[in-house]
Parts: sequence; C-alpha cells; structure tokens
Amino acid sequence: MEPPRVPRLKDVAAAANVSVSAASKILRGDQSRFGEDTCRRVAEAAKRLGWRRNLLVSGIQTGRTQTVGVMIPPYDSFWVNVLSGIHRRLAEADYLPITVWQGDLDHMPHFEADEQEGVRQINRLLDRRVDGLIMWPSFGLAYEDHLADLHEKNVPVVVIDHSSDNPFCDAVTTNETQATKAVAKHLLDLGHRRIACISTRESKSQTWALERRDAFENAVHQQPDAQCMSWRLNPIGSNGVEVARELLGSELRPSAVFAVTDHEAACVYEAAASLGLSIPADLSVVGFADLDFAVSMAPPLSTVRQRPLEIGAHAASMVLDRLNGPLAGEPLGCAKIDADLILRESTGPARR
Amino acid sequence: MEPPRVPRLKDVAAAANVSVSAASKILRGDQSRFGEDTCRRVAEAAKRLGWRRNLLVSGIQTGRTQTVGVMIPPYDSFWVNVLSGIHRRLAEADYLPITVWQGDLDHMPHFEADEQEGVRQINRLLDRRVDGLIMWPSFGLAYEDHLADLHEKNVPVVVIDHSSDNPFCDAVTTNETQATKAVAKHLLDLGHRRIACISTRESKSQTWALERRDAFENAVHQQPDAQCMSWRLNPIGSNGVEVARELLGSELRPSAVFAVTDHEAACVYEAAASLGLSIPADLSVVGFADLDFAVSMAPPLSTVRQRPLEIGAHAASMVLDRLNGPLAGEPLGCAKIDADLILRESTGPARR
DNA sequence: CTGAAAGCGCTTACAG
DNA sequence: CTGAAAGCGCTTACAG
Repeated sequence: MEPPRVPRLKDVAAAANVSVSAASKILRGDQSRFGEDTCRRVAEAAKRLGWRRNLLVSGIQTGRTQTVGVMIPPYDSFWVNVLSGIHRRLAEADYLPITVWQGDLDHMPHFEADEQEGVRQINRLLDRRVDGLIMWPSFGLAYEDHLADLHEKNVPVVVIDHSSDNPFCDAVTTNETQATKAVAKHLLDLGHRRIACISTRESKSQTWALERRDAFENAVHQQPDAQCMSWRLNPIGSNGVEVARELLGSELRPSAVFAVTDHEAACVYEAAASLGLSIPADLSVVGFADLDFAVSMAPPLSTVRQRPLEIGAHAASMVLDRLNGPLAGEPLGCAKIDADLILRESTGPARR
Repeated sequence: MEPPRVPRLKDVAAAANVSVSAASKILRGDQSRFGEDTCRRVAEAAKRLGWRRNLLVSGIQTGRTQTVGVMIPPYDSFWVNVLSGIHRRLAEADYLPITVWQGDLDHMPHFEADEQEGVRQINRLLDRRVDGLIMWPSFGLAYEDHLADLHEKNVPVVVIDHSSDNPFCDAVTTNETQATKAVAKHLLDLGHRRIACISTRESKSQTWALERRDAFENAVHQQPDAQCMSWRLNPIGSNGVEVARELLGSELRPSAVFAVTDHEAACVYEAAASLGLSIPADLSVVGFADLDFAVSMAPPLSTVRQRPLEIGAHAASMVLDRLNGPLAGEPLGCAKIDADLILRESTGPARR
C-alpha cells in the first residue's frame, strides 16, 4: 500500500491526459487558449484527486504569495475590528494576513516600538515574501526608512489612522473633517455659539488630535457669530480634569464642549460635576471614539463612532488594488472613511 | 546602473569563494564540517550582502516554513492574551503565526463555526504549508474529521481550553482541578461547610464547566463534614438570577457559593441583594475568570485568574516540540496550566 | 573537509 | 490550440 501522497500537478495532468504546462495554465484560469473539453477534463481531474496548488512554489515563480503582513496589535475593540475587517476582505480574495506585533496587552498603550524587534518582524514577514504590508500609525513612523526600501521593492504598504506625508505608503484614516463637521453642525443647530474644544496628544505619531481640533475650529467658524476656543492638555493628557475645571470656571464659560476623545469628555463630566454644572442643561458635551464606557456615562455621552471594520477592509482593498487592480501604478493616496455621530443625552439646546 | 537586486545564495558563495552547497550548509548552522575560516568568510559575506534566506524555497525543500496556523479569534482580553503568548513564543523561535478566524467581534460570542468556511480556512493555511496548527475549542470539535487528516500528514495540532478525547491532537487547558481545589480550600478554611456550586453550559465544546463543578465537588467532599450542592442553569445560562434566588431562598441556604464563571457570580450578587443578604457577611461568593467587571463589583469579587499568556506560550511550545523537539513521536497529551485564586472582598468567615 | 549535480513542484517563455 | 524545456532559489544526497 502506498502512503497517501499529496497529488502533484503532474498527476492531474496525467489523469486528464494533457501536459503539465497545459494543466498549469488551465488551473490558473487561462482557459481561453484551450478547448472547452480539455479544460473540463483538467478541472475534473484536479477535483477528483484533491489537488491543491502549493502556494510556496507558485510564490517563488510568480512573486506572489497571496499573503499580507499586518503589524497591528489587537489593542482594543477598535483595533480588533480593524483586524477583522482586514481579515475578511483578504479572505474574500483568498489572501491571508500574517499578523505580528510586539509586547502584550498590558504593555500596548505605550507601544513605543522597540525598533530592533520591529525590524526583525518586518524581516520575518519579508522572508516569507508577503505581497504587501499594513501597519498601525506609530509603526509607519518608526520604520519610515524601511518604507522607502519596501517601496523600491514594490511591496505596497498601507498605514492606518495616520495621515502621513510619507511618500512611500498609502494611508487610510477616519474622515476627521466630515465627522467633526457633523459635531459642529449639531452644536450650532442647538443654538450654541460659545464653544470649546479640548484636545490632547497632538504628537507626530497621532495626527488625528490635531486634525480633529483644526477641522472643528474651521467648522464652527463657518457660523459668523460663533466662537471656538481650544484648550490643549499636557502632552500625556493627564491634566484633563484641571484644564476642564479652568475652562468651565472661566468667565467666558462655553455652553458646549467638544473633546477630541471620550477620555477628555469624561474629564469634562468630572469638572462639571465638581462645579455644580449639569449636563446637558448647563453644558453640552460631545466626545469622540464611542469607547466602551461612553454609553454608560451619566448622562450617556454623545460621541462619534468610527468604522473600524470598514477601515480595515479598505486598507486591505488598497493593498490588493495596488497589487493587481486599479491602483497599480497610481500615485499614493490617503483614503478617508466617514464616521457617525451618535446622539445620546449629553447635548441639548443652548440656553437663551 | 543595475537595479538593486536581492542577493542570492550564489552571490554569497561567490563572495566567500566557496560552492553554493557549502554556503548553504554553513548558513544553516552546520559549521562542523567546514574550516573555521571558511565559516567566518561565508557568514561575513552573507551579512555584508544583506542576504536573507527565501523561506518559500527552503520551505519546499525542507517541508518546514517556520509558520504556524492559528485559528483563534481575538474574542476578548483572555483570547487576545492567548494570542499574544503564542505570538511571543513563536517569534522567539523565529516562527510566525498566521491567524485566521471567522465573523467579527459582534458575532463571535456564538461562534458557531460555519464549517464550509472553516474548511476553507484550514485549506488556505495548508496551501501555505504551515508546520502546525493551534485552534480554539469549538474548532477542535467542528473539524474533528480534518484533525485525523492532519495527524496523518504529520501536521501537529494543539487545541486550547478543551480537554478532548480526540486522539489526533494535543491540548492545553487551565488546570481546573488545581484552581478549583484552591477555591474549595479557601472556603473550607474560612469555616464554610454548606457550600453550593452554580454551573452552566456543560456542553460538549466547553468541557471546563463540567470539570470545574466536578473537581470542586470532589475537593469539598474531602472535608468529611462539608456538603456541596450543585445547581445547573439552563443550557444558555440565561436563568442565573432565578436559580440563584431559589438557591439562596431555600431552607438549606449555603453560606458560600462557587460560580463556574464571574457571570454566574454576578447573578448570585443580584439574587443576594434582592433577598437582603449581604456579601460576605451572610454569603461568601467566588467566581472564575476574573473578567473585566469582577474587580469593580460591590464588593469586589474573589475569583480565579487564568494565565492566558502562559497558555498561549505553552501551546506554541507544544507545536514546536512536536516538530523537532522532545515531543517528536511522543504520545499526544494535555497540558494543564495552573490558575491563581485572587482574593478580594466577597469571601469571609462562616458565621457560627 | 568540500563541490557538482539532481531535485523540490510549480510557471513561463518559446517553439511548433 | 498544445507541449518540451528551462528556470525559480534553494537543499540534499552523493561522490571525491
């Protein structure tokens, strides 16, 4: 008795009575050049023998492994959903992600990438000949030099949530402008004219904070009689409550506050409580991110919910499109994915 | 000007003035058969040229890709940490996980595997010649037939958190017996003699519930004058509060309850509150899992914390050890990872 | 201690 | 419309 040998292409070819090269071409979908009957015979033989292409071999031939490296930690539910979106979109195209990251859950918030280890990760991926790469923001920055290499090697890279001026990768981010405009419109429609924005962490690796504040200010100023004052926390965002107290205690107390993150919104809640201000009667508050706790705040926080599944799927699509599709050879770009304003109970009409 | 061609092994060999086969052997670590000087020259040349082995090619030669398929969704922080443990251990050995899953975060709790899609996933993994496979419990069950195939193909499979009697895979689970004994000992030491266990979901794919209850009962019964009564919720565990109320309202009200999960412990809290019983004065409660909310319950819940990082790392080690190491050819087994009893404020001495 | 040759399982010019 | 041959970049017997 023979051992149950994995069938080879030549077995399929023999069974279908064609040459190996004919079988190869037909099974890759190049049916046009062969007789209909031949194609049927080959397809049938492959199926009957249970033949599966050895992707390692076709990978070294074609330069494509149908595999994408993903450097994104499953840091919180947002990122897990981004990963999920990537995974799903790739699977549809019969691609698979190879996901790598550093550290563990407890050490991710800082995610100061250990550059040594990061380069090792990239190399591990490249050694397996991934067709493309998707990374999260701080990586895109840390490995800027390597991105140039990859670009030269024709390995497309997409960075998520970081609008980079890096000329070597595509990007996909939340459409901060659209989302933030919706917030501004909502507050203006409620009659608010003295509005504040609390921002934080406007660092090089986290461009969203700056973008949100900027777009929000612009949107508010579209309304001639509206004012927008912006307050920035310290770089690590640890003095949120103090800043909020100062802001709310000032003579020019705003009637509405937009926080670039739900975390800062929570600080505003705390400051408001300590000053005896009630939300939304005295003060409307809008956050951003719709973090787990937002819905159970008192009152439930109005906030902006991003679309991580869509972001991930779009990133995957960009890689695929660069590889074979419509994006091949096109200039690099940055896709913006809309977000949704979730109205809960932290916003109300401005007092006359 | 030449394009920046990726260096081949023959380039390294030429630079070091040896044959390709010599370079190959030396770079794989088979230094013994060559002169010290030769080895140094080759290593140096490889480094200087920036040569990296093409893992696709060596994969088809050696049958090893240094890649492990992982079918585990990042469902919650426990599983994310399991993934993290797997990832880290594999990376140490210069292996990489290819992680695949079905559905998205919102649909994972049910995770009724779509078997069609699951088989497609396994095939995608196998097409890329993963050296082994790690899966989560329900998959191990759903693909029992395929596991036999894989076993025959010498692809080691490790299933996590499911003590299977399946003869085709290794397993690693929490050491339910050790953990549960610690709970029993703690309650007995506090003087409790009338003790209850609330369990749920003792299904085929979730063997832990049954194991916990069983081991707990045994441990309590080691104490001659102690009694243990067990209550089971309905299969989907939705009647926890009712069952707990019944249990606590009965004449034989226990002074301590062990819940096989923090979720059931929360039900006990609710039932106790509604009956005017105070925890821990009237009733001690211990949970299992140390879910996010356990620490912020009132009073903070004493519970068992598993070691997901260690579980993941051990699973990865088992695969690696089967592949080359001490486990090669050994009979299949099930590793048990200890868990830790976290004492908080929900347990106190039994009333006299 | 070292190298020439065959081979892994496919794909791709190229020739008919 | 189809096939024989060369080649992808390594590893591995095998021969010296």
